[in-house]
Amino acid sequence: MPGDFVDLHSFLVKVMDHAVMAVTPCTIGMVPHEALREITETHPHLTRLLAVNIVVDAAIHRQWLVSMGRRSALEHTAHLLCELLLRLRAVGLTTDDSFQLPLTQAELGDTLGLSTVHVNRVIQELRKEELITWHGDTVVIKDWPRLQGIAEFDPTFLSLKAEPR
Amino acid sequence: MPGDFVDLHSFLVKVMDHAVMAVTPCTIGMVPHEALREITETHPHLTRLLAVNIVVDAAIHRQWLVSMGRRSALEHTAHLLCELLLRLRAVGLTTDDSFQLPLTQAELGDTLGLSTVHVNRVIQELRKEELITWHGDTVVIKDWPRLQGIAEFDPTFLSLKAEPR
DNA sequence: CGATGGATTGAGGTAGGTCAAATGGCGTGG
DNA sequence: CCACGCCATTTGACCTACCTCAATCCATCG
Repeated sequence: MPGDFVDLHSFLVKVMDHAVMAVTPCTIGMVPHEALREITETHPHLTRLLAVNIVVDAAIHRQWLVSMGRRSALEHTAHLLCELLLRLRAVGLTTDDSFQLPLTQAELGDTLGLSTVHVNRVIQELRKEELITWHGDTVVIKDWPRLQGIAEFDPTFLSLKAEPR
Repeated sequence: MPGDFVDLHSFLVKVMDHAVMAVTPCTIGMVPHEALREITETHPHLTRLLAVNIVVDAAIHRQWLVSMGRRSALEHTAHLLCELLLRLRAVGLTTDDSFQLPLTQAELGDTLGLSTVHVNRVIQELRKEELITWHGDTVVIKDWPRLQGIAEFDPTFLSLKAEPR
């Protein structure tokens, strides 16, 4: 997600159990561990904000856990679309209720843990129900309340409002 | 898990999106947010260790995500058993390859996202394959290498070795 | 001894998977 | 401007892991 601080983990745990990759070409900024260490030594408030970042990531992970474990493919997909809309909106990358989703259905399947075939049927269902539109890279959320309802999407977990200092 | 620092999240994000509960009676210690704030102001190293705690939790969440999304019920269950053995061993609560698991099959199903019936069949399979024993609350891992193999369990994510300062 | 809660078993149902083929859009070379 | 090839999307048929429902079994305990 543009603007995200990716993989703060590696600063804290030196043996990684995972990798990170970009789905599209993108520009990245590198922050040396030394700089982070410096921040943790001298800027407690900034340090706490970095920790908030990690905590929110974990909250997102937990939502995904719910999606994988208890939501149907349709609900799971709807949930992801809701999450994407709000997170992209938070960084100014939406126009109204639409955003760019530079993924193939196969790639979407990879992220959702679904087969390409089933992703396709889910998307068709979402379209048939007039919940979304998806042409090329552009997704339009046509019926946010109902999509949110299907996904049982509660945006609390994203902590998009600023936290009190 | 005895000894764990539970829910550091609430210190950093004031609106919780989840609850925390104990599965068994247990003794808990409360750490006032004020004390945590004090630590973050004055003890950078300790602060980083608290952050490591959060990061490891997130790593565990990610493994669960893999389990829910890509592992079969058998593999998922095996993975949980592997995780429990190592985490309990880390706090001295195992004897050899056995530990106490004070859960009913229904509760285990709740945690794994499986029905009671299917949990039962999975457990029977694990027993038939001589991988584990489970009488009352006592689980014995009878064939760790094979269990680990089935689960594709790689303990790296638990970060059980001390991190360099 | 009956009641209770957990474990087990059986039968049938369903969401989503796999395999395989068809369709369609689009960029490239001729 | 066309034909071709490459992908992504779509469709159909069949399969399977896991679910639900409903008994039944079994141990424990008052």
